[in-house]
Amino acid sequence: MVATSCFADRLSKHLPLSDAEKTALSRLEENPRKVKRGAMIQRVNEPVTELFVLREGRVMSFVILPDGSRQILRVYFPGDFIGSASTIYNKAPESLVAISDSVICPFDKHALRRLLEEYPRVAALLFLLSNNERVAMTDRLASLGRTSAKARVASFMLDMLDRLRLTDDDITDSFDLKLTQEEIGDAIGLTSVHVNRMIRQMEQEGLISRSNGRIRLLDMARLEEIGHYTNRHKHMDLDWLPAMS
Amino acid sequence: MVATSCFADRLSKHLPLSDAEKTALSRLEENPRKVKRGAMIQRVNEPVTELFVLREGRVMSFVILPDGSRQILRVYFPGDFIGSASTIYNKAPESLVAISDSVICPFDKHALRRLLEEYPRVAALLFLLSNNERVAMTDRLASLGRTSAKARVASFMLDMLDRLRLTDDDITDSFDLKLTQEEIGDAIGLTSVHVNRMIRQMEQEGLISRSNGRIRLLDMARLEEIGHYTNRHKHMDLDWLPAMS
DNA sequence: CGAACACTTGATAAAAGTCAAACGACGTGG
DNA sequence: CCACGTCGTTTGACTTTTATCAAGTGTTCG
Repeated sequence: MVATSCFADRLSKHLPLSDAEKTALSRLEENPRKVKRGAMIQRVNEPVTELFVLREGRVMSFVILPDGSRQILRVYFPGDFIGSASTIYNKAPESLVAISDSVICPFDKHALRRLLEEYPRVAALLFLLSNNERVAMTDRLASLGRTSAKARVASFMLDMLDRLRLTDDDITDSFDLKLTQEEIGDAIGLTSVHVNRMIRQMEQEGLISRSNGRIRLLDMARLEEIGHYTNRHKHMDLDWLPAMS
Repeated sequence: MVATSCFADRLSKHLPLSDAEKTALSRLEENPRKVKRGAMIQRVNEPVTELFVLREGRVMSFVILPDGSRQILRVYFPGDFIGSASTIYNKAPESLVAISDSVICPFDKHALRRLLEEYPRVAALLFLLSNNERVAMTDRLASLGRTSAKARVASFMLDMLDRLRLTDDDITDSFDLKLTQEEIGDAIGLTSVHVNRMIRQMEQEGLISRSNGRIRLLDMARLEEIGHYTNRHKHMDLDWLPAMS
């Protein structure tokens, strides 16, 4: 029996891992820490040497612009690897805050270095997942740059659903948003007022329904069309990675 | 004497490389290919197994949305590593087109796999540079999501200048744009008409000057302020990477 | 020389932002 | 246990920003 690890579980959805690899990954999660909703995990421009695996809850990364407006860069879910920016920068380029009560597992960046040295296959896998994040980011870029407010809301919701489904097989067409409309707006470049109008409109059109914070996507096909959405988690192909040793 | 390689040169600006590593990297560039301005290098949704190192010229990646509008995802410069998306997807998530006459060095993704297996330090370095790209992308995200048209133009130009300076030490405050105003607009989520108005305004205010396609940044401090720009290439710290073996 | 292409400019329209106010839920302290 | 304050949502009136449409001006290249 090998130690359990949220992160190893996640990675092995893509690629079978050896016991040694699983054990090595589980060592990253040796120091779980609870954080309350709203707690600041990392502050922009402050020195950082730690990375995190998110075990439970929800965390966001964001920056605040000089005029006070906020851009949420990414919302993280359980099993996600957070703070890879600290591998290149001594000072955090972005802040991290818990959106809901969460459990994070901090580890030193030197632990990551040792892992990459000793397990090249894990290194390659992390490289690939980092590329996957890059593609997710380009999708958001196209969304912000070239699509309407309604399209952005639609694709944002589809993306959340698909990412939650990665780790939770029970989820089919509904999920807890756990984000205020202002937070949604800050993620997709809109004001909370306008997000509200769009959500409301989509509800009236029968695209979604809501009941205390829980969102149900009623017509996914049409939502995908409206949001120009493509699921980037399906169709991944990691076959070319080194075979298990 | 070790074979020269555009890519190795670029990487060694961050980290001294061993001769073996340089040789291995240079093998990625064994098949240089010339492409003309406008040539399609990769078409979205078509099967891909190749990656590229860009040796000369300029290449862009982009997607076309169903309504016909285009979002340019990234502009690549000499020394850049292109198409890492093909490491995870069999079908290209984005198109690649040469913006100016260029020289690209295609190599098979299996060659990359072997490299990652044999040179863990190079693998770690690629992982880091991929994180660097991710941060660059988040900056653009904040730019598109939360800043004005003028700010976007300003930060776009500063970013181009800083990236060109990475490989060309001669550049100080001016560079050849080699992009139409429509292309700039497609990169930062504006129409060509509005890009024109902003550039024109910035010229009148003495922030920039132009002479046949060449842009000179006259007041960088103020441009940085207007664009909320931070240079992400300075201040990188790769000290924690495995020592040279 | 002419066609294609990029740039420029003006008039008008649409999308999203701002401001303001009211409502409801929720939690906390008196 | 209720009153009150805080926070998030909802709605309306109005403003600003940016897009759209259209036409004219170079410039380059075959």
